[in-house]
Amino acid sequence: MKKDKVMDLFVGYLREKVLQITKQREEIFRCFLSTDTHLSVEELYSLVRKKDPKVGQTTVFRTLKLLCEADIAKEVDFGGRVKRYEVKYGHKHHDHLVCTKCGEFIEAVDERIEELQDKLCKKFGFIPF
Amino acid sequence: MKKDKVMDLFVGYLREKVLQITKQREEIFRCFLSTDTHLSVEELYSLVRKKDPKVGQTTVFRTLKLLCEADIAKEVDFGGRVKRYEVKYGHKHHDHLVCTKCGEFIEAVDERIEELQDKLCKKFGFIPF
DNA sequence: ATTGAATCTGAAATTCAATTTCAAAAAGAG
DNA sequence: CTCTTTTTGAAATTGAATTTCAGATTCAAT
Repeated sequence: MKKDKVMDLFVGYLREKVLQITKQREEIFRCFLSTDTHLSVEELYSLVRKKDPKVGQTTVFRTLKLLCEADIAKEVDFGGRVKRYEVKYGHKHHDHLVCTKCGEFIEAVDERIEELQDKLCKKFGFIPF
Repeated sequence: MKKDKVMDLFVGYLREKVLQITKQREEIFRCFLSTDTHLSVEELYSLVRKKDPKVGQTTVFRTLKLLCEADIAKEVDFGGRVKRYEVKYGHKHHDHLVCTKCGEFIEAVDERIEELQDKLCKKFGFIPF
């Protein structure tokens, strides 16, 4: 199953950075991967709390940061003030269409757009993210 | 000169909404249009203060909102926490390439991407912004 | 197992931009 | 001029992001 691979990636990252694999980090990792929505810290915190009410919001915040560094999560910025995070590992790069009124959004993968975006980035010395 | 047209647009918008054309609003409008950068409220406030130190930040904030409503300004969201505003009137829709490390960015207009974005939006019932 | 050092955690504090509040000032109507 | 409405801006509030710090936990070496 794919989840194990991602877990390996996370474990690998932690080892590389000489960080510990704690039960909090594991739980947060699991909760995060178990959804396919674009969670805010608060929302993920709520999820995690259902599994283990003792975990603090700060730890969720920090773990999410680690997950981003490990390329497992990706920060996505819809118009609002809250940051959201999506699973990056195993997901193609894609765009989001976000309603400026209600925040509703959809994910869209368009090969031709991707290709042009890549070219555009290359042209200006950027790396697509 | 183009600026007059934009001013007309602003004045028209204010009239429509039965709002007054005050010297503060005029000054903020002028300062905003005089730059081609992507200003935050704070930055625009600084500019305005040089012209009239009595203008308050709140008024800048509110006027910027009006300018957005009038389609003269557009909120753009680079990764950071601060909102930025660019001149929308008279500017083609375009994308931004933003460095995730330093925030440096460039504007890029790519006709083919624009076209595909339009199609994508249409396909899902969105209106490009 | 014990100790000592380093890491991790989470409640609370802090930060900082965004937004709201409210009383005073300015503008408009009569 | 007087009354009413709008506008203004200093100050307060909000809310998410981030930092702080003391206590808990883990690790490594005995």
